[in-house]
Amino acid sequence: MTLEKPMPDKYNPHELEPKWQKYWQEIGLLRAAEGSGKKSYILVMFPYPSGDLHMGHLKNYTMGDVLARFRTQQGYSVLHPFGWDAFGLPAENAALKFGVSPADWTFGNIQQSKESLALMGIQYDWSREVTTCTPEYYKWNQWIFLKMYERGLAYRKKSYVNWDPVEQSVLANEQVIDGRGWRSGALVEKRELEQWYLKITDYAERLLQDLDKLPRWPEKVKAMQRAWIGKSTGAEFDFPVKGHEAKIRVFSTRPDTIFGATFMVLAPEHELVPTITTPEQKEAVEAYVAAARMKSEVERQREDREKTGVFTGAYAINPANGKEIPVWIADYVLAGYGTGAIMAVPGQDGRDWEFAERFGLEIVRTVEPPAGWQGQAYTEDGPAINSGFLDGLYVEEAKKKVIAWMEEKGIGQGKVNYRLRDWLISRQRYWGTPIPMIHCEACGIVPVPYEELPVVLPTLKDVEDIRPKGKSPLAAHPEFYEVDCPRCGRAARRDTDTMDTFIDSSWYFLRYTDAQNQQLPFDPQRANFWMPVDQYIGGVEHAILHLLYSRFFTKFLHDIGMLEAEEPFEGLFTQGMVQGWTDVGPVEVKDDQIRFLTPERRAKLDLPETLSVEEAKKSGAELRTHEDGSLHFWKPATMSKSLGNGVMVGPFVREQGADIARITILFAAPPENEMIWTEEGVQGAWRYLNRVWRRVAEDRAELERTSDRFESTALEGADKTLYQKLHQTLKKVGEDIEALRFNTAVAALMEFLNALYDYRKENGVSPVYRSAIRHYLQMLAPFAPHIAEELWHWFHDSSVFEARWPAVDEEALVADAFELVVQVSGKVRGKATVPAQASEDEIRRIAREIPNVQAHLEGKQVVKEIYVPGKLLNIVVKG
RNA sequence: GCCGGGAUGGCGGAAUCGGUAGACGCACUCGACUCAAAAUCGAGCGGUUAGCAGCCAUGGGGGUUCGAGUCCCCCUCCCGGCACCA
Repeated sequence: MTLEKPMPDKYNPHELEPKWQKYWQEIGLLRAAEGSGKKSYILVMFPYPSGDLHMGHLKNYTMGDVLARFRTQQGYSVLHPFGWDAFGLPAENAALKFGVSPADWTFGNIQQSKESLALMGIQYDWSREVTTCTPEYYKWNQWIFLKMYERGLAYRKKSYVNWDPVEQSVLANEQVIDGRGWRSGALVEKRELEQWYLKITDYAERLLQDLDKLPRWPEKVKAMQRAWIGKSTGAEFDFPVKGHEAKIRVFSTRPDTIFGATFMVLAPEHELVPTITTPEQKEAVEAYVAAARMKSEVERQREDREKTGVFTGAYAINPANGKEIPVWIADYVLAGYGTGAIMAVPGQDGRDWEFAERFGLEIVRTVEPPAGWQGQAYTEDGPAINSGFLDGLYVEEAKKKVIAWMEEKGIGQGKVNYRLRDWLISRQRYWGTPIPMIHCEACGIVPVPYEELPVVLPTLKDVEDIRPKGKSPLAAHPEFYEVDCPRCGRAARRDTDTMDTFIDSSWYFLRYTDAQNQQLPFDPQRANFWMPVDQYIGGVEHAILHLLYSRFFTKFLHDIGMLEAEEPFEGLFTQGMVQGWTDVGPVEVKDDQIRFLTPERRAKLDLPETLSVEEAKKSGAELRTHEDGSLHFWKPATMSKSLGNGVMVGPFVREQGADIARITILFAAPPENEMIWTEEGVQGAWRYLNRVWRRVAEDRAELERTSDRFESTALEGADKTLYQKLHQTLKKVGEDIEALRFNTAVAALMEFLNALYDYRKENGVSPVYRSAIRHYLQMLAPFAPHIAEELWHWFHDSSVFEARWPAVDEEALVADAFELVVQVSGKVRGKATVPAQASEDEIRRIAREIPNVQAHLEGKQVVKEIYVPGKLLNIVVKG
């Protein structure tokens, strides 16, 4: 198709697309302006600037662009901004690899990415572009950090932290997945370090509660956040240790089972371990503690983890019944959660049961299991037994009573615990925001005064200077860290760590509302106009990290009076990935078994070394013969640079066209599903847009001559049908876009195009037809803006996006006839077209005239009839 | 194990206030146009049937209902997340 000569009036995307892209720049389409009317803030997750983009990157941006254009047509003030999450490791790694500075590398990539976006016709308000690695942006990271410090929400703490040996830096809990660094994949080690934390735990309850105020968030994401926050309600109370002053404090969600606490378990790191361990047990305990410390997170979380532990020799007193119970240490109790110590109730807890069995400890049931209970620990509800004053009470009642008893006796109280930990934000890396703090020997920690912000990240001349060495690279640069103490004036030292780059993305959506502000991160008034974000679109991989941190920052900024909104994102949409056909490598087939000849891609895609032809087929894979005669294994896989299966934006748009790419993406599958980019899908999009083009181009002259004025109530026949279908489509497309059902919106457009062809075949160009074409272009515009703008300009002088989205004529939707479905005993036996105003009696008569219905009524007795007006008649028979 | 989401033609998917299952597209088949091909246009396209009628059909089993892809119960499988959090 690319070989054809361009003819006048032939759909030629390469010619018309650049023209309209330039035009939109000129007219300032999607330049955001605060107004007085309704607003719409459409946001896509900003990317790490990685250079050339492929269709996988472009899916969200295309979706956001459709929405932003649609809202513009509807007359909203629209904010559709873009920016770059530009700090972080890839820039450092690239610098080390190619010897360019991280800044040059980053800005080079930004330039390339921008070109891809422009080629797709995606319109942003570039005057609000945000790049997080610029001092103009990260100055405000430092400002917010100081505000948090003032409120006691930023603090320094020495603790065992997650150390990523590849990144040579610490990580936050959220960035450790299955015991590995989220980016490097390296096994995380534990190191005791003093670091900066943000007190997100102060917001745990609000972060949890307010999830209920987000109906337009996916249930999946809310569930993940709830689990991460991990609220549990119970009690915290003390067990005295025999022969010691010290008491062991425990947290339990089941204080009602206290009578069944037959032993206690401390985490190996628990501070009382050295104190209470008896001389006889000292050696064993110390060996166990040392071993536990050596174990990596992954080893401790192994699936088949068998319970291990050591007796300390000490005994505690169960405050409920005065029994002496042994105190053990074991690594199934975590130091970082609750108090790092538990009362073990094997009768009601599976883990404690397992431990008790293994070490021969006593088991006492305190909740009566149902009759015939064969299991081990019983964790469900039931009446209390062996529990003194709690006997007979069910779990909830028993909890209340025992907590009251504890409070009265002064040994404990009700308590809520969260799994969420404070956010560790120090990083020992170069390419990030310097932490605006000064360490003074005399004054201690002194914040950099606001007027001295930003603390500028120095440009390091030698690439070797930025190589991670286990300490911040900035610590090797006295010209950076040597500073006078702002308080006492004596020589002091700057903090040389940088901030976690997730700080940058925790508030960037606020900077867009006022990107040029020199006095503040943003002007509250402007932010209040735009916030909250009406529709946020991005990948589900940020369900916890970025989305939780952003909610935290928003709440904090609300609390200090910067913002009315308490939640940043009103609507959240997590889009599915784009897959491309991928050559996994050469294979040989023997006895129906496929064996891979090269391991790299097979391993990357998690495929087994051999699989049967049938299994391969089932999984959607194909075997293709290459030119050299070898057999290769192909399957769809998420587009990525490393697999080389990405369809690159630049070449595709230059060869085929942006609108074709957009329709391909939007129509192929529901946006939340993964989609497979195929040549056939592209063909379909091309065919569709050509059909649109021809429908308008073939009648161009006549359409130009025809007025589209007509009296809608006076229409008849084909005109009336077309008019009705138009308004049905308008309604459907509008609703579908708002619900982000782009695939069905495009389907409705295709359907209506078929109707336009049908009409035109039988009828001439009429006012109704002309009006339908005009509205068709308006509906097409958000999806395929270039072709729509081109065809629109054949009949109009201004942009299609300046024309208001047409109102649905509700009266036109009311048909004057409908197709009656006639069922006999619930099965469809016939259909008839009947006038809308037909009475029920008439309907019954008409239904009985249908021969096939008669046949099915023959010799049967009518029991009852159900009539659904405008739809169906069901005649129920007996015999 | 727990939590969230799914299972509909050869394929992507429509249809969920219970009311014609398979919109729209892809692939495929036949026909028209053409010297020919591409493009385009027309017809067909769940199974069974020569075709109609009929019957079967939305992962499986049961139920509610005049009527179930849609609601309820049980089960299987798939995807995603969490996983010794007391």
